Amino acid sequence: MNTTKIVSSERSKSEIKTAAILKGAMEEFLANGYAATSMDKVAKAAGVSKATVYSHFGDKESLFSAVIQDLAEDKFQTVIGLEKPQSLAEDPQTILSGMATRMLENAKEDRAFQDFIRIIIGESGRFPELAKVYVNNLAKPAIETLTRYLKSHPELELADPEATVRVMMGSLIYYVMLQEMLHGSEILPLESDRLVKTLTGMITNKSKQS
Amino acid sequence: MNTTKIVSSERSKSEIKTAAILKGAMEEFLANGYAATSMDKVAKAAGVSKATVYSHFGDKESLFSAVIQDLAEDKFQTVIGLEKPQSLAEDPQTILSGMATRMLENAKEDRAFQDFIRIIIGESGRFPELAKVYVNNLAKPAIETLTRYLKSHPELELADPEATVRVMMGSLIYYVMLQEMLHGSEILPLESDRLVKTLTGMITNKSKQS
DNA sequence: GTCTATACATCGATAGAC
DNA sequence: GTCTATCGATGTATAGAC
Repeated sequence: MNTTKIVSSERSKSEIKTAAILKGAMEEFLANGYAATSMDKVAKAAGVSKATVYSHFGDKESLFSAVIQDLAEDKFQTVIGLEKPQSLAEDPQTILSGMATRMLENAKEDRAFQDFIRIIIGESGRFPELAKVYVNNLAKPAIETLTRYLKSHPELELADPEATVRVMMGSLIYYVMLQEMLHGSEILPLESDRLVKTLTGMITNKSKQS
Repeated sequence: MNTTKIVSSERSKSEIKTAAILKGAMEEFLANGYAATSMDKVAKAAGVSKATVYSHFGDKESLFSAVIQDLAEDKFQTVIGLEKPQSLAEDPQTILSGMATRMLENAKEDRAFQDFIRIIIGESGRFPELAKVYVNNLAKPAIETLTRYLKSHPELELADPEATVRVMMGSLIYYVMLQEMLHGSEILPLESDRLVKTLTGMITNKSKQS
């Protein structure tokens, strides 16, 4: 009897292997970068043979590209979720401060996110099209969402909301890069609260109050 | 007669080769990253044999470390020079605006600087000590110099000059990363003048004027 | 000191059995 | 579809002649 097709919630053995290869490749590429990751390591991490990796993804560059695409989709969900104002009743200063704090805490604890950024920048010279995947699928939506929020609050009287968003995103991302990714927290310690307070103060023009 | 020692301004053949190896290795590491650069490529770029490279620097990691140290010293000169106020007579708004503009233009045209930042971030996972070379020799002096300048102008009434400097540096560096290194200028164009004007306005609290 | 030649491991990718 | 076995190229590093 069981010659009928499997139900859609099940996965064929091939689909399971594809997912395992993607997962193993993701671990290895994030840990070692592109050039230092061998297809043998990927095969071992995925629990399949090297020939199976090649039959599913063709060559190393295609596999790397698939991994980056996958990661960009995952991280898009995270970043956009972080930008949703938690309460509609509060003033912009509180909303922005909460958003910035959530972004910093998330980026600090999410090592895979740091590794993702590291590899996007590190390989952006040899894989410019993958850098654009990051720009299109992560940076652009994040910037546009935040810009829309700032524009919806004309009481902030911002002369250039687009540029203001760049200041905010740049401050937050470089802070994470310097303190966490480049191990600067021991050399140049700075409480994240001070950055958030200063930044939101500069945007809402309350920086000169204590 | 000519058995006396060479004058100090001359270089022995060995010193010349050392410099050539460093130069060739710099080109290759900046262009390809650590793992994708082979010692054969370095030897060819330097115009020496592979054995000579090994006799001068021991192994690949030591050579890479020497290259990064060298680059950090070079770039230190550049960055500190950019932070010197051009005129002492002008107001902070003009001074800061000029500094930011000079930094952006220099970073935009200096491809070796972009490659240096790319490799520092890209390899910061596997070479944390080289990331600290960047933090100690470039980021820290730049931040401290700028902080000293802001503190010397109490009329700016900044509640937290250290944090303000992080906002400024983060805005500028992430702008260069996104627009130039990650090829975002086609996808998310933004005139650098708008960033500089918005940023300096936020610092001097003049952001709401046209 | 610097070279050519080479040892030995590992790389990306594939052929062929099942 | 997935495996084992293997190809040729290339990797780091070194030995030995000059």
